[in-house]
Amino acid sequence: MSEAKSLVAEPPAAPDTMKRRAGRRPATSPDKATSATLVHDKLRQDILKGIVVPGQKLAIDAVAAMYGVGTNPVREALNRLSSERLVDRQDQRGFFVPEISLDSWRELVKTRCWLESTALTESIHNRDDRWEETIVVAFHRLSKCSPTGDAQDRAGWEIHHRAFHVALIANCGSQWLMDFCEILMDHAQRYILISAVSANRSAIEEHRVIMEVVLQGDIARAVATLVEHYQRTLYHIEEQIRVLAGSVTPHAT
Amino acid sequence: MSEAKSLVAEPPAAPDTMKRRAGRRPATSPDKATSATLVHDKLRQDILKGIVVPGQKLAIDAVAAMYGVGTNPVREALNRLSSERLVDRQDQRGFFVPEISLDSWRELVKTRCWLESTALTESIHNRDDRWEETIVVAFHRLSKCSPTGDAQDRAGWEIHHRAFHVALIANCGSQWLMDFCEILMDHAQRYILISAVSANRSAIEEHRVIMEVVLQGDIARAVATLVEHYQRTLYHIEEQIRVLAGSVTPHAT
DNA sequence: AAATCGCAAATCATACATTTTTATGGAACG
DNA sequence: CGTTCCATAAAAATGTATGATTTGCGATTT
Repeated sequence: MSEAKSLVAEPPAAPDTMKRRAGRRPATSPDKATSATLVHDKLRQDILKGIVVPGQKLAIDAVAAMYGVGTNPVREALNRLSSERLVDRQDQRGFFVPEISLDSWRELVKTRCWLESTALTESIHNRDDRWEETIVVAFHRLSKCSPTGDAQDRAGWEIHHRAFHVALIANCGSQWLMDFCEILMDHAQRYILISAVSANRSAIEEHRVIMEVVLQGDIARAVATLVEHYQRTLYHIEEQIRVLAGSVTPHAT
Repeated sequence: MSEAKSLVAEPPAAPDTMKRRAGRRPATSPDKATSATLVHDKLRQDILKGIVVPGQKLAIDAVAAMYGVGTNPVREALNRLSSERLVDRQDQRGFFVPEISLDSWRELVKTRCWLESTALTESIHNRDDRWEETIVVAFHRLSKCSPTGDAQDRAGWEIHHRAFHVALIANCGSQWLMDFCEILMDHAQRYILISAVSANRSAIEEHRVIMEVVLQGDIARAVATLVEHYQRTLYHIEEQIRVLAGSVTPHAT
C-alpha cells in the first residue's frame, strides 16, 4: 500500500485525459448512473411532489428500503440534497424534510423575482435568433399540454412549464445565475405541488403573453410581466399554505 | 406553537459569532461536529486556499489519509462539496478540484456584481440602526488588520474582509440571496488566494469609502461603488490567471 | 412533580466485497 | 517500423455488512 500519496503536488500529468476540459457540466452521461445519483434524483422528486411530507424524518434505513438500495448511497444522496437545502441535516440526529411556512414561501418568491428579473434582463440584452427560437419551441410544447387533464397531462405540464421558464433565462450568460434560479424553481415547485394548486386554463394564454413580450425585446415590460406572473401564483399558494400550516398544528384545545 | 424553525429570520444578534465560518447552519453546539462535517470544512478551506490545486484528483483514500479519518466521511464531505460546486463529481470516476479559467472568473465576478447589487439595494432599502452598526463594527475590525503583514495578519484580513462584505448584504431580507452571495464569495476567494494577489495598503481606505457611501443611504452610488470595487479586483486577478492558465497548458511542441 | 438513570433505536465510522475504470503490454495491421 | 486495437491486470470507486457512540424516551427514584 502506498501510504503517503502526495495529494498536493501531483499535476495533471496524463495529457490524453484532457478531454474533460470543455464546458462546465456537459458530462451528464446518463448511461452511467450510480445508485447514489438515482436515489438523489428520485428522492428529490418525491420531496418536490410532497410524497414525503414536510417535517418528516428521513431515516437512513427507511429510505434505503424505500428505494431498494444500501445505506451508503442513501447517505451520499442525503448529503448532496442537504447542500441544496432540499433536506435539513442535523449532525448526529439525522435528516428531515424541510418545513414549509408562509414566510419562507414569500421569501422564496421574492428572491426568485429578483434573480429571474436579472436573468431575463441579461437574456434579452444578449438576444439572438437561436435563443428566441428555443422559447418559441418551449411555448409550443407547453401549449400542447393541458394542466387540467389527467395525471400524465399534469406531469407533462410540469416538465414543459419548467422548461419554458428555464428557456427564458437561458441566454443570461451566467451558469451560476441559471443554477441559482433552478434551485429556486425546485423549491417553488415543491410549494406548488404540496399545495395541490393546479394551473387553470388561462395559464397557457398567460405564458403566451410572456413569450410575446419577451420576443418584442422590451426589457422593462418583459420583467414586469414575468414578476406579475409570479405574484399571481404567490397569492394562490398563500391561501393553501395557511390551510396546510394550520393542519400541521391541530391544537386540539 | 408551531416550531417554525426560523430558517430565514435569524437576526445578526451576536456579531462576534460571525468569526466562525459563515454560520450557514445555526449549529447548536460545535462539539457535536461529525467527521464528515470536519472533513467538509477543512477540505473546503484547503480548496479555497489552493492547497489542493485545480484539476487535482481527490482520491478517496488519499483524502482520508490526509485528514486521518475513514473513507465514508470523506465520501459524504465530497458529496456535499459537489453540490456547492467546490468539487467536480463524475460518477464512477471520482472527484476533482475544479479547473480555473479566465472565462469562469469573469462570469463569477459578473454574477457576483448582479447578486450583491440586488442584495445591497435591498439592504439599504430596509436599513435600520442595528444593521448600520454591524457594518461599522465590521469595518473597525477590518481596519485593524493589515493585509500586508505576516501569515496570521493575512488570515485575519481574509476573515474580516469577508465578514465586512457579508455585513453589507445582511439586511437584504432573503437568506436565499445571502447564501448565494456567500457561495460566490467562496469561489471568488479561491481565485484570489490561488492567484496570490494580496490586497495592498489602499484596500482599507477603499472599504472605508464603501462603508461611508452605504451609510449615506444613496443606493445608486453605493451599488456603483461596490461594483467598481469588484471590477478592480477583477482586473488584478485577470493578469495572474493568464499566467496560471498559461502554465497549465504548455503547448508541448 | 422534577430530575436521574438506563435501555432501545438510529446515526456514524470501519472493514470488506464487488464493479467499473484506467493503465499496460502485446499482437495484428497498415 | 510505427500505429492501432484488444486483452489483461492493477487501481480506484461503489456498495454491503458489521460494530461502536450517541441520542431519545420511558421508567424509576427522591
